[in-house]
Amino acid sequence: MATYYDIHPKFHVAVDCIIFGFNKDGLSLLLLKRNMEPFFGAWSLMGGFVQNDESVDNAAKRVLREYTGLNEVYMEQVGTFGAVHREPEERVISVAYYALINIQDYDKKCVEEHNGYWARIDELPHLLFDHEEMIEKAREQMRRKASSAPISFNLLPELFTLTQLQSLYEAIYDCPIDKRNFRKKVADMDFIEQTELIDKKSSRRGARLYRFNNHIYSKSLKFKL
Amino acid sequence: MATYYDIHPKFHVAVDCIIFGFNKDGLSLLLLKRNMEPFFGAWSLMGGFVQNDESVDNAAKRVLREYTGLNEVYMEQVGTFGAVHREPEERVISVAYYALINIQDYDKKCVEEHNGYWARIDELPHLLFDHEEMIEKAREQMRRKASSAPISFNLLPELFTLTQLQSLYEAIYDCPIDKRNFRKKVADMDFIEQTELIDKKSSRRGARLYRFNNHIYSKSLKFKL
DNA sequence: TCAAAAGTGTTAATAGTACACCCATGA
DNA sequence: TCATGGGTGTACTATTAACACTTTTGA
Repeated sequence: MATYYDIHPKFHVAVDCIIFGFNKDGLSLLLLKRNMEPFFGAWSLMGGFVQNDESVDNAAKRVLREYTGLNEVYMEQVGTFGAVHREPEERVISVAYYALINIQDYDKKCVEEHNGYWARIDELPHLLFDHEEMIEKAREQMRRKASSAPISFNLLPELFTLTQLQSLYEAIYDCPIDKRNFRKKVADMDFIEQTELIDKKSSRRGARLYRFNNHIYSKSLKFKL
Repeated sequence: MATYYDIHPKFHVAVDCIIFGFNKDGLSLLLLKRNMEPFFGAWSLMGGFVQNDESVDNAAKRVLREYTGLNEVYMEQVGTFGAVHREPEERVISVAYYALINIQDYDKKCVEEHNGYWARIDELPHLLFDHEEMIEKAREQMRRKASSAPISFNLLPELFTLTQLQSLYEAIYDCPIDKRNFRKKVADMDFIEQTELIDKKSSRRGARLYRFNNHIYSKSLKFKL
């Protein structure tokens, strides 16, 4: 029985994380400027190797935690990249994941120590290996998902204005959205709750703050934005 | 430099294929009743191990060819299943793919030798490991894709009737479709070409045969079914 | 002659799109 | 007082959904 497995080769398996963040300048990705060999100085995604005692999904969670200090982050598997020579020195099969984080809420010291930097998604540097392809695929998958499920709220603080929410969708879809039509749709979704609070920072007049109520959402499940 | 890679564990990496076929009885999957150890007699997907000289995608193509004799098949990666104990005896990380084949067009002898059988998708036997989960994920992904791209034609012969096409979509979406609305939509897609031919087998009256013209499709790219 | 599948249009409801002005406030 | 972002409604268009009868032909 042993030979059934033993005659087959084994491979290093890695995970790479496409970490999305959002602020008034739009979408950004948290990238690594490598401060160690191999590929010292090159830009890459945050990644790591799968270990014996962890599932591939958990490896991705661990890597995200190691680089950002964050737990309980929304993540989705994007796909596996398995070209023979995708890394030049050794064969590594890599599983890509995307993560959506609130850009105000991560361990800045931890990111700094790892040489992590935010890069605006339309101004990315060149990246190692097939990481640009991973990002492209992640972006499309995230866009599709965001249009049919309320995942975008992971990119916002708990309280947000409708202008913020709209500009988030404009960044995700990379196209302008009509303000009145947008607000009409949002008004129909009672899981996007108005609060009593006003945000005074973003404008003179102040803007109503809203909150995503997952409990109400789970009951209704009609989302289309 | 060597240690950068060497300190990390290596894993067996497998591929598993969810092979869809379609005929008048609806969608079916091509499954394996294992005729060798381990797990002799159990039902499973058709799978195999990734080898040193092939990409993961090519391993999936090879496995499909070995079991069905088919080349140039429409395949998509579904995802990677990496739970630590998903196979009881050894750790294997498996990448699932789905394939769409024309059920009239495969090497029957080859399938027979491997102990392959078609099983209707709503009457599947219990399967090894996490293969049922893979199938569920594949089915959803295929459904989504079929609604926005003309992949379904891979499941049909080159010439097909509109009744066949409709019943295919009913099988994919697992819900009935209105005949007149369906045919109206199809009529708007000029890449679904009427031919001069009539199929006399399926009914007394005979039904017009149609064909998918990929060349016309590539120019228009408006598909929504 | 009849069973079995093929073929064919209209109407109502819904969802999506386009579009421009007043409001409140702090500097 | 004015610059800045916040907030609001209506008319048009496109898409989708519902619905039933006639045709052809081989057995």
